[in-house]
Amino acid sequence: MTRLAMPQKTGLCVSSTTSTRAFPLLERLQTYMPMTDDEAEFLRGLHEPRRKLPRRREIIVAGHRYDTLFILCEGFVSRYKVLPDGKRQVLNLGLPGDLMGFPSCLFQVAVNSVSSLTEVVVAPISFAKLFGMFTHFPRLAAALFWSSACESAMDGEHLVDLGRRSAYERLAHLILELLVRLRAAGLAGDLSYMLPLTQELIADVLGLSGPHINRMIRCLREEGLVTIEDHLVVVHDLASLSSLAGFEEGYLIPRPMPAFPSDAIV
Amino acid sequence: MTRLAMPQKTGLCVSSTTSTRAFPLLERLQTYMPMTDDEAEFLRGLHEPRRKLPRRREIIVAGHRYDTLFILCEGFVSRYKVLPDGKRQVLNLGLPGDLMGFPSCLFQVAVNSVSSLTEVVVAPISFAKLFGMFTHFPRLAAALFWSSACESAMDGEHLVDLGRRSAYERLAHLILELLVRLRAAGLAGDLSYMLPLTQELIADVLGLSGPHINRMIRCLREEGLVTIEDHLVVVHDLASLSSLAGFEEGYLIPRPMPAFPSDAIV
DNA sequence: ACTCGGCATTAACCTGCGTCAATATGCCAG
DNA sequence: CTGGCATATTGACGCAGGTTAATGCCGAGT
Repeated sequence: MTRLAMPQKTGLCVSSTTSTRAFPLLERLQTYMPMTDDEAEFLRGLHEPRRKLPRRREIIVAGHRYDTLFILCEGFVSRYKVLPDGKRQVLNLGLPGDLMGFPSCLFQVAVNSVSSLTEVVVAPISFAKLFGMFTHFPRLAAALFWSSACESAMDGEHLVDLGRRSAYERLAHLILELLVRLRAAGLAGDLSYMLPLTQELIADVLGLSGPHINRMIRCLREEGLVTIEDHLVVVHDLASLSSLAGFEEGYLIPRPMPAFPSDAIV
Repeated sequence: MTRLAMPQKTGLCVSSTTSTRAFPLLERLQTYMPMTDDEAEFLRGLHEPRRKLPRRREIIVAGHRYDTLFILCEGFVSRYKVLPDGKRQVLNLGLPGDLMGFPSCLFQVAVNSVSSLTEVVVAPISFAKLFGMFTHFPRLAAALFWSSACESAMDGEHLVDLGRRSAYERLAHLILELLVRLRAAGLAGDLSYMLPLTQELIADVLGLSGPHINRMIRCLREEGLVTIEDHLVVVHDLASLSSLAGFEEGYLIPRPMPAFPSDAIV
């Protein structure tokens, strides 16, 4: 059984993971509302300076104090919490364009940890800059608010996963959510993407054990729904997978922001 | 076994559920930052007009469209999602002072439902008003942002509950979280509070089954940690309960907002 | 007084998933 | 080339918690 990277198996379009969008937060917020030149310029400025960090580095450590958030410009991260007995729960996966450190850093001491899953590029944003944005670019602040609705909605679906879906359904749901999110980030083909997660980590996302994830992956393969090989996820039967998972992508796409009032409405 | 309301069993201070704080959102945000008169006045204005709704009324129905959020002035609500097979997962419990409709209503069509658990008083806030706030009261917008960090952190703990804690631990953790939140809302005594939830609903919060919640409640009683009778929750051994649950209340209290820059910091 | 419907409680039984352990595989450091 | 480490894979076994159903209590409606 070949173990090669298997680039174009069936003509699948697998975008490179290093697809470098220079200003991912700008692109993200532009999907919610049109943006003036000033606003765009400000957002571009937030992406500097950038820091490159290696794989598996702790970026935010629960229990420490931070005065910045981070834009994740490139790469994947996970936000998680570790319990006293060593069990770990991943709260969400951060993809390029995501703002990290929310809500972890807004407490006396970070309540969650964040680690890089791949090599990443991040751009820190001080709280001072963040509040400057509320003062000088209220529409951007509102867009950020809007964007965070999307993250909360993802947390909500995640809760439904852990609380009420079977292991099989959870895995299917995760695969589909990542397909949609990565496509939006330009990091997935129509039905496939690179997923730099170990099975152990997937288990920690889904509140399951490593061995059981392995069983479920095999199951998906035997049913002809999905194959995962060398971190390449390929969806073979989107319809069946979606109905099995109870997946509806509405929660990933907030409605466009309403027109912004420039005058007082009090 | 008496079934009376049992008001002052052991001199416990059980605040009445109808403790009427006139402007709960104002009080909430004031805990994050000092407020000018203008700001306070604006926030008070958001609490009008108010609507009273009976127990068990659907306030937001998933799949419908809404153009407002709501301040929950009095009473309890639950935000939840129902799966096609009828299973239900409660995403969070709304207490007086909470802003509801976030994130549910920011999508084309509400992604979650919200129902009243008691008689409630709510004050709708149109998106127009909300955006007016971003324009005219940026500090309030920032405070709202700050406050939503707290909600996200609660979702995070909830995820840890469902993913990595046993049924017993989950129940203990929920009881403690509610104790702290209700105390902050002036609705709990030192070690007790009224909790108008059926066991079935607690099960749906914790991703468990009704009968199993019942077993765990009995277990807590037999261990002398907590009694729940006629919706009155009494914590008898706070220390043991906390350590059992792995409860740390840090995630419920965001740090005070940093000083707000009145000048450009770009 | 009688019934009905909601809720708490409990028991009997079953299963999905965790735990533990063994084996395999590729990768990196020396 | 070699040993060590991380990860994937699989099996055996047990248990936490789900499911179903029966019982009982209470409050509301008639």
